[in-house]
Amino acid sequence: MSRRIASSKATVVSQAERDIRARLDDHELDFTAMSAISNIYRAGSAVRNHMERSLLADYDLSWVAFTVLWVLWIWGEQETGHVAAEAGITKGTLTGVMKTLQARRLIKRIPHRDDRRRVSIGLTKAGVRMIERVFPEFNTHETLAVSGLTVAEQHELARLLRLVLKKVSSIGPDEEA
Amino acid sequence: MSRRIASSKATVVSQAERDIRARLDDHELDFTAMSAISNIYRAGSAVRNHMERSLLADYDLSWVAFTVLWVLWIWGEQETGHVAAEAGITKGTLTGVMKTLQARRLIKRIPHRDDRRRVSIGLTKAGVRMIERVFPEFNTHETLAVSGLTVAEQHELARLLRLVLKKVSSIGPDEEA
DNA sequence: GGATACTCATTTGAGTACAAACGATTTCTG
DNA sequence: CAGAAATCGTTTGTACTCAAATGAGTATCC
Repeated sequence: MSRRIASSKATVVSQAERDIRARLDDHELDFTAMSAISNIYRAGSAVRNHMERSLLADYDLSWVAFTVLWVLWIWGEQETGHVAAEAGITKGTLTGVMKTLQARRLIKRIPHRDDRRRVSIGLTKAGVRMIERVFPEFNTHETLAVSGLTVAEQHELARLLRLVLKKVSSIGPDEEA
Repeated sequence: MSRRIASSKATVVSQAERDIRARLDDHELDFTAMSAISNIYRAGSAVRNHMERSLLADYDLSWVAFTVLWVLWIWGEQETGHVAAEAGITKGTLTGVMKTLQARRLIKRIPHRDDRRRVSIGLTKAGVRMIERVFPEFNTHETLAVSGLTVAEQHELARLLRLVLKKVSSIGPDEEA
């Protein structure tokens, strides 16, 4: 499996941010917003990258494959459309991921009782074993990632991110509210 | 252009987080870390998604293409390896993006004076026009995205993210420090 | 009840993304 | 200075990703 974003020298943000400011100072830009947003994206990429390399690669799982297993673990058998939405991918993408996961016998398809258009998916026993082995490790890495923050700061970080998320989602082309 | 991550119903985080906690309560997990980290990733995806749909699509630029133009704008002509690192992608990926951008006459190749292995790239005049038209709009969207936070909170968000970024980078397979 | 409209998942086509292999070039070493 | 090692961008192979088109199935409307 492969999806990856290279970690970069650019992760030494502070100096880079100073360089940027120096270059753009006369452009009337909102540097505070720029700094916050770019760090969200950088941190998000770094986290995904780290998890893929340090953990998921050992189990030959992509980030998305892991996410799908996790969704099915938490919420149980779900229709594909719902799984796609929860995993943050389109239905089309999910079809491909399902093919991979099904080939590895980690998920199974469950045809809908009445409506033959619909398909639900669920974890196989092997799928349950997989996620129950991987997730605690995943969580350990999460703990490590925020270990530079106090618990109060971790709560504050989550709170601020939820605000950004809410605002961005409210602007987007879907979910007009 | 295409790379995209679907925004999802899952952006209504609070209820989802409660559901998760209910399911996993006896697994001895660090929910605070989980909440912080998953929101970083969700917010990062939402931001990228939003920018691609609401802004970059109008100029037929992918996120990565935009990032490359931005890097070249800020730091001027650079060797490909350096651009890839700054943009957070691999050299292989950059080759493909360069092909697209060069076909649109937004960047140009500059062969190295002595070392024929090396190639630098830089913005063409059309490339400069493009980024100077797009970036102020991009920044406006950034401002909007954090408009639910006070300026102090925006600074705090950036600070906390830098701490996470620093920690994650320090663990990674590269940059062992 | 038969055409029409709708709603699902899937397929398609193009672009993005990685690691690993490669070829061209430069640098190091004996 | 010739062969080995290192370094650079590119190519290759596989997987992910989206939007849009497609196909299968269901619901509506007259």
